Amino acid sequence: MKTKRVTIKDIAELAGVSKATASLVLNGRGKELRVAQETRERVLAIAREQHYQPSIHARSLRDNRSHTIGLVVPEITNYGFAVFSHELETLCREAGVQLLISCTDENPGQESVVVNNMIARQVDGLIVASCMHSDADYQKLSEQLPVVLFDRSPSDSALPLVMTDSVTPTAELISRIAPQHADEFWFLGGQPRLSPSRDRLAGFTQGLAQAGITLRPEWVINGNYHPSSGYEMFAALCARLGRPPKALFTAACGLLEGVLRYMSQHHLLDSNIHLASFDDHYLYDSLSLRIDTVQQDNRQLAWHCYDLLSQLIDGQAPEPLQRYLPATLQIRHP
Amino acid sequence: MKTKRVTIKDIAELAGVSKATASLVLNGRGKELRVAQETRERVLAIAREQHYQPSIHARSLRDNRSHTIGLVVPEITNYGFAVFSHELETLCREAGVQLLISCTDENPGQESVVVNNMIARQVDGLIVASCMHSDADYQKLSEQLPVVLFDRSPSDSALPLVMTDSVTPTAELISRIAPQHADEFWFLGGQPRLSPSRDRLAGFTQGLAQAGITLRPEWVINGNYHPSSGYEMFAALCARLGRPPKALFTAACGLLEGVLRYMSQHHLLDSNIHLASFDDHYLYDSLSLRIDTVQQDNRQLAWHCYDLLSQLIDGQAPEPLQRYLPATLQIRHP
DNA sequence: ATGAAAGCGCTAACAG
DNA sequence: CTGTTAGCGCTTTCAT
Repeated sequence: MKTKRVTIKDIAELAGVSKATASLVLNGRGKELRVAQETRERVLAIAREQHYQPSIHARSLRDNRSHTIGLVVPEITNYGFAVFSHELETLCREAGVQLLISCTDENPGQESVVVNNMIARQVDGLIVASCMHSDADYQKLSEQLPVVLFDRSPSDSALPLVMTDSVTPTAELISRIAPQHADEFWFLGGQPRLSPSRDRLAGFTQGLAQAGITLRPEWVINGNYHPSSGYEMFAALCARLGRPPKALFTAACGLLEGVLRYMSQHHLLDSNIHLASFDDHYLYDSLSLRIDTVQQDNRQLAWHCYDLLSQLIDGQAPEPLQRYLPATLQIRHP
Repeated sequence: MKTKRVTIKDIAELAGVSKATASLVLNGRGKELRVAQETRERVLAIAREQHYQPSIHARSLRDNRSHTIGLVVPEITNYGFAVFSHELETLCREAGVQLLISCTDENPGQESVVVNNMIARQVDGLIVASCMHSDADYQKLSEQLPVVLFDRSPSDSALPLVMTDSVTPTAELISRIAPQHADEFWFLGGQPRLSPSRDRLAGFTQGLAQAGITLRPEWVINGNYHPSSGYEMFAALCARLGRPPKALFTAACGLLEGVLRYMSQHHLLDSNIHLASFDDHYLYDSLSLRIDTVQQDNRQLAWHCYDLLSQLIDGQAPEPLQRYLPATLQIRHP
């Protein structure tokens, strides 16, 4: 099965030159540096007809660089992260870089494991949507290799960062809806110490304030970003109220997934609960209930992460180091 | 930034043994083969305290094996493929194998590119949901390295294969629905030469027959599996009829996505069109229109792909080489 | 303008 | 029981 690999040595011998010369030519350095026109063409022709493919491992070993970067996300089945990953993969491919993707399932322990795996694979850099409470690990890590955080930042971090600006659009969205729901408007969030929870709660509070409503502390419920957590928080809320809530904002797509699962299982889809959420999905246009959302621009997020990381890998100092991107509102209520 | 790597040589020197001995110990081969208990412990202790991490590249270069496998899918943003990828990634991680994921965007040219990339990365094996018309390329490829096809097989292929058995459940689904739609029942498919289109059309035809209905050729419309193709086929159909169709089966999730996009844009979601499809999605439970589906078991698919591929990589002859897994019906109409 | 040689980190064959 | 050596494929001095 294994067909003998054609190496640079083979090419060199066939062309009647040394490995060194062949290497120069094949890396395009032959031109300016030395090597006669004629020799160059001969080598290139032979390489082509022999389907020469440089060994990535030999090269990585020598250069101490893997031309590989790692992406760590909570859940690839989450539509937003899937779009992000797809976009990032395209950018990497165009740059000849291999992307490694791993999921944490919103589990900090698993996050450590997959990050260590990637380190062991000697990735040149890391892009992470972390579910950890603190960025201490990444502070330390970033002394070894470039790390870019996105979507979530554990506490106020000085690390390179790409996020959607959450406060303003959330406030805007909530302030439009809130007037009809002065008596109750619930907030379901993830880990309270992660920045999205904080920012989105800040936006939520601010939006209520703009509508002249004061947030009541009991409206705010936190869990984690896993759908099962959304499901349970919502179930508990329904149980507590003895009915579904009248208005609800979920701080992320995964939470809303849990809520919708509960609602469909309990035949609540016809109730006139007013749902709003961070993160959009194409199928929301086809739902029986209207959901107003803040839509992130995942392609832009991916682009900035890649831009930041590749500059860092090249030893440059990208500016700015922390980037906040605008979001779009998807208002589906009339 | 780059902190000097600690190599096996360093460990060996610190422990006062040779590289070879250290290597044996660190690979667990020290035990049965030779090396004194005491030496072994010393080496291991030092390795641990130095945070020794073997260089994956050196090892790959030596072994001519990358401990890496490639997954090629049309679209990671497609929910089914996302679930599949996630599951496969978990299996790989547990086995210490790195998974490489690339998307083809339903574009055969891009498929060649990403497959070649993976070959260049010297993956040990490949799992592919191909959008190619023929499996000739993979026939050839599989002389070089193990290849497992899944979800789709270009023509009748003898290559290792994992698919959901489509004919029976599709027939079952259609035969239940068809009686109410004897006058018209449309079929939207992807590339007609790919097995899913063939099998699902066969199931569709058979289901109609079971309901005593004969398929009219004009009911069958083929494009490709990209959502935009679904969108366009559906738009053309609406234009032709001057109204939405009464009953429609889409052969895959991506096609349905296109149809739903069209319907929501043209405010057709309230029309009483009867939709059925291959592939399920959790949000379908929350849609305003009921969609009956054939649901694939993506986790099982992933497991079998991994099982097949890892056996092939280890030089075994897995049995059977082609596997067809059962599906579940999700009937949402009363 | 070109070649020889060293070395990246690792393991397996062969000698003690 | 342990050490020496060679070689995986590549690039980069340093000579010629």
